[in-house]
Amino acid sequence: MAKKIELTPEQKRFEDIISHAKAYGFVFQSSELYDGLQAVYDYGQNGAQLKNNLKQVWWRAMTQMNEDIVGIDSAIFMHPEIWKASGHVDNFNDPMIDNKDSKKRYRVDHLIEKKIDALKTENKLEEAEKLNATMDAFLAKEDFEGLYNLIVTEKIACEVSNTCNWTEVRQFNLMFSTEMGAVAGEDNKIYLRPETAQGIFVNFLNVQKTSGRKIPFGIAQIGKAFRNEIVARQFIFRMREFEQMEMQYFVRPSTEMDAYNSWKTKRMNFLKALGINPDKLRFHDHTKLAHYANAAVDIEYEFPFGFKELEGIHSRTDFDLSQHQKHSRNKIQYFDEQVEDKDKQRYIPYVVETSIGADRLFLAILCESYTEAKGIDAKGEEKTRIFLKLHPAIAPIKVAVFPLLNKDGLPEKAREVFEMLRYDYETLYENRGAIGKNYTRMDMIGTPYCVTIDHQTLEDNTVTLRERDTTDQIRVLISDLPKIVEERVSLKNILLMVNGKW
RNA sequence: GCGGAAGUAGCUCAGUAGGUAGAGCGACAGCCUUCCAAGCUGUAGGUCGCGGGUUCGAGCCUCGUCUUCCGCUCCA
Repeated sequence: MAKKIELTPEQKRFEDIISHAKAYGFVFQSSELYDGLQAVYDYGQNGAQLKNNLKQVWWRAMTQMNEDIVGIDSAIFMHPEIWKASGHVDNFNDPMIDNKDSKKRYRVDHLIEKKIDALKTENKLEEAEKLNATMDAFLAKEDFEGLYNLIVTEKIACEVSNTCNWTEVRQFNLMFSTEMGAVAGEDNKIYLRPETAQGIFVNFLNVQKTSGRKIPFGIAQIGKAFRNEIVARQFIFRMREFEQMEMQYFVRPSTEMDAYNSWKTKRMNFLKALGINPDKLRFHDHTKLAHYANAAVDIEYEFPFGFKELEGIHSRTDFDLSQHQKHSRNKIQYFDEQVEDKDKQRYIPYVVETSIGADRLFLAILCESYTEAKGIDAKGEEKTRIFLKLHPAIAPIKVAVFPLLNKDGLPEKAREVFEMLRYDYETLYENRGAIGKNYTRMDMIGTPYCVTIDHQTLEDNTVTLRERDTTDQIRVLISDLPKIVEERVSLKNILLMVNGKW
C-alpha cells in the first residue's frame, strides 16, 4: 500500500468503496494470486450477481419494454475488414513519439499537423501542402523511420522542452489482435472487437429481414469489448476488457434528431429509475464530434473522482452502414413504403446509438449506494453503520433467513422459510454467528430484507422482518412474506419507472 | 513508456541498533446468548513480492526484477 498523504474526502471515500468491493466479494483484481494484471478485474460472488442484475434490467428495459427493439448476441471475433470499414484500424493505430527531455508523448500526426498549421499561418501554403502530403504518404506506408526523419528535418520541437531530442517513432496498438486458426501468421490476424456496435451494424439486414421490423426499429446487445488503453486507472472505470450495453436505433434520414432527443430522455430516466440521485447525473454535449457523428451527448455521473462519462448517446448518421456497404460490396438499404417521394424510398438508414458500459454502471451504482450512517451497536452505543443502499430489485441477495438461536428447532423452521422463498428470490440461509453480525453482513452487500425465526415463530408462524435502510423490524406472518418481498424486489418497479408509469 | 511512492497474516498496521516475526480486527470451532460485527475459551493462518549481493546472521543494508498506487503521455 502506498503511503496515504492528504487524501481528500472524496478520494478517501473512493478508497473505502474499492476496499469494500474487495472485502465483500464484489470486485477482485485480476490474477491477484500472480501479483495482478493491470486494468483487468474479476467480479466476485456478489459482484457477478449485481452485474447480472444490471444487465438483466437493461436488457428488459430495452427489448421487453420497447416493442420496436430486439436483442442479439454477436461474436467477439469478426471479419478483419469490418475494423477497416469502421475506421478502427486507422484510428486505433497511432504512431507515437516521446520527447526525451520533457518526457512528453505525442501522436506523430498531431505533432506534424501543428507544424503544418504554423506554416499556414505564416502563409507558406506550398510548404504546408508538401509536408502534409509527405506525412500522409509515410503514415499510409507505416514508415516510422521516415516519420522520424521528417520530424527531425522539419526541426519540430517539443512545446515544453523546446528540444528536438526525440525517441524513435513507435506504434501503439489500441486494438487487441490474435490469430485465427491453428497456424500463426499475418494472414490470420484478427482483432478482439473494440466495441459491440459493429456486430449490430453487420447484422442489420439479417435482423431486419428475419424479424420483419419496419424502420424505425432498434437492435440491442450486451457484450465484451477490448481496448488496449495506454492509461487505465480508477478501478473498473477504465478497463482493458469491459462490457458494453449498446442499442442502435435505425431511423429514416432527417428524422434522426427526434430519435436522438427521445433517447436522451429515456436513457436518463433509466438511470434515475435505478435509484441514482438526479443531482449526480448531467448531460454533457460533445463540442468536438467524431467523424461519424452529427450529434453526441454523454450522460455523466458524479463519481468520487468527478463527473465522468457513464453513457453516450450518438447520432451516427449513415456512416457505419455506408462504410459496410462500401467495404462488403453488398447493398445495405431499406425500402420504405411510408415515404411518398418515390426517389427517397430506398435509403441507408440513419442510426442513433445509446451505449453504456456495464462496468461503469456497476461502479456508479456501487458509489451511489455505499452509505455511511449512524447506528447503534450491541452495547447500545453509537457507531458508524455501513450499508449498500441498492435498489432492492438489483441487490445480489434479496432476502436472508436466520434462526435467532442455533437450537430448539429454530434452524429447522428457518430452513422451511428459506425453502419457501428460494425458488423466487436469491435467498440466503445462515445459522452461524450472532444475529447482529448476520444483519451487518447483509447490510454490507445490500440485502434489502432479513427474516429472523425465533421461539414465537414456532407458536404463531410469525417472523421478524428487518429492513435494510431503516433497520426497522416488523412482525409478519410467514405466509405474507412472499407478497411483501415481491412488492419491493420486483424488477417491474424499475421497468415501470423507466416507462414513466410510476 | 517516463517520474515518484509502496509491497510483512484475509484486512489495517507494528517490527525498536541487522539476531531466523507480532498486535488489533476478521475467520473458524465450542460454550453462552430472545435481535443489530455482544461475551468467554480455543484454533488456524506469514519461505516478510521475487532473485542475487554484503554479513557468522537480512523483514531491516545493497543491486536487480515483478506488481500495485499517484502524476504525465493516448482515448475513435
